[in-house]
Amino acid sequence: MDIFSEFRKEIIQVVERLVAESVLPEGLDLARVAVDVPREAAFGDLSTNAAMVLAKPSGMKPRDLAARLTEGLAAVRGVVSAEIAGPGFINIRLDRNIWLRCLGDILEAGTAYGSSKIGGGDAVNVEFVSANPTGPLHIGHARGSVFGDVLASLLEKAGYAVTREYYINDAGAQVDVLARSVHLRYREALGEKIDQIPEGLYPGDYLCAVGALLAERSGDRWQRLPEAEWLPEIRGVAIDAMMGLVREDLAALGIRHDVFTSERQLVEAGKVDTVLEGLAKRGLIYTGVLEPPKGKKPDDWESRPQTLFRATEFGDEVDRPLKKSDDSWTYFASDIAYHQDKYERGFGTQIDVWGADHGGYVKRMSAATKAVTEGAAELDVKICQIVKLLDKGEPVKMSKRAGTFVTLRDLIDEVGPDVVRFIMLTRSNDAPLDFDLTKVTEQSRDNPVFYVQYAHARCHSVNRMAREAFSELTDKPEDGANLDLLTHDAELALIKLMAQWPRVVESAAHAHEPHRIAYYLYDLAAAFHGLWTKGKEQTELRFIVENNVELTKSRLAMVRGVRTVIASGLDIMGVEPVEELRG
RNA sequence: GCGCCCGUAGCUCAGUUGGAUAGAGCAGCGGACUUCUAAUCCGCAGGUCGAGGGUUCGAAUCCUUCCGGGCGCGCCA
Repeated sequence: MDIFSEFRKEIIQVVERLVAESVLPEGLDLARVAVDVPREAAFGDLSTNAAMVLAKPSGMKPRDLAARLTEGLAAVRGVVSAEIAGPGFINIRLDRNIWLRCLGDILEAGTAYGSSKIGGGDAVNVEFVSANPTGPLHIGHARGSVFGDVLASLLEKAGYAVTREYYINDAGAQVDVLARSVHLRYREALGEKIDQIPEGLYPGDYLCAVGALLAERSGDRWQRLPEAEWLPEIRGVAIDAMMGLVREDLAALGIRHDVFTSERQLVEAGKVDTVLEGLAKRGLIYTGVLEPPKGKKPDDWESRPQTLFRATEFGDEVDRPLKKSDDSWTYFASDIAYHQDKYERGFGTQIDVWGADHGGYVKRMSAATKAVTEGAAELDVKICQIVKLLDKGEPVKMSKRAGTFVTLRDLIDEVGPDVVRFIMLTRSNDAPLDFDLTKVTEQSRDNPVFYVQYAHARCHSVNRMAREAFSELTDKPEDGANLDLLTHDAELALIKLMAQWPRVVESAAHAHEPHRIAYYLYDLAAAFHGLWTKGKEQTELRFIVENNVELTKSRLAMVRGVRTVIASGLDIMGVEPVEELRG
């Protein structure tokens, strides 16, 4: 149980009692009533802004209302004191047993601790990666991949029914280019001499294997035919092969999507036509002429009538084109159908994870989703800023020729999937991220992956040492521990921090910001390392207490709590907690 | 030109979605190892939260106008 939401309920009960007594008016909006951790520990354990946010609608002065609230709160079980502070804050001090009970909850729940039901089982679709099926994933894809996967896990932890989805852009011109590139490699595999890959085709050697496969499977069947006859077949084979590479890359990162949706199938099933017909019937599609973009004007700009969607009616700046000059659908058109499709599949909440270069696309997609679901679906587009790859502080030049690695797989092979995953979450998604190959494998406080893992490993280390000191301890020394022996302020402070975990999960899930998990774990690790070292100066604070197995067990229970919460957080991040850092 | 994101300590960034005296890490300075792994910890110093105006009990957070940086701006996805 989350202490903060528990006491928020208590506060609201006190408010409702005052309403019943006609001290407060009916119909107050309680949504803004919040329970927080006070800035200063000296202020108490919890604080609420209830008196301040309810004062005006109640026609009372904040401090007068606070006085009435504190009377009620003082009677709540577990409350030691409730005091008014500053402009009308109420600071609440809780009985130590409340916190010990929290620790008990953690030990009982294990890594399930922090799970929440705020999601209420609602279906959420998280669409991420969705890289074009034209080659293996590169470093640019790493951030969105990890972000999307961890956001999905976070939402699951918060009680949502999450679907991880990948949208395969297999309908545009790029996959035709892919097919031509593969055909060339196919001819090469059949013995033709290919000197240079022509401009505009994909040069990567990863296509050679596909060419060879085709040659083996089909012989020279496609070799001399005109393009129109081999293109669809070879395109299909090539896309399957590329998606195979993509899945392998994702698997190496520990990512697995539940659903892969093909743009081509959506188009071929007539989905795009149906959805856009619907929009046309509502008068949201028309033929018009767009102003050319000001400032940077394309050389080949030519004003002409286009099929446009009335995005401006749904918050966009200009109406957006749906058809290319060759009369085929734009990417935007099929993406409208895709978001409608997701809605029809039951996703009232949709999250798209995109790269920074797609930022300019957000408004039109939100507008379209609003239009096509008539406001019923909620779309949140998360933009991940770029990752700057560094080595010892110097930018890594991304050159295929120079042999500096650029693929996601190379990155994973270099530092391991856990490091990639953790580091990708050490910044907010809208902040650019420096990924320093040297720093991320360093063993120092500057490297958050190490720092958090070290805390977890230390927890195990204490257990190992304790069992050497006390032969009667089992591998679960915390079993039957008397938590009441935990009396020191520093110990309680650590437990209070652990008790914030459910709240961190809820707020991170609500904000769709998985990086908050990483920051919290870093803070928890810092608190634990601090307490550890304190035991050096004040030996009475050591976890392992000579000749006192009972106290040792209590403290090991607390250590177990730290270990559990860290493991619970790393689990969301998809990072394996380590038990030992050096062998 | 327009839109989106960003601007917080020398550097890199958090800031619980409007709360109390704005926080970490790195770099700098000063300390703590006959250890439950010092791969760590403690302390000091460092700020007109880009600038101005507004909203209110209260603003780094919301609105507005500028300044600076990044990304994008029909027939790529």
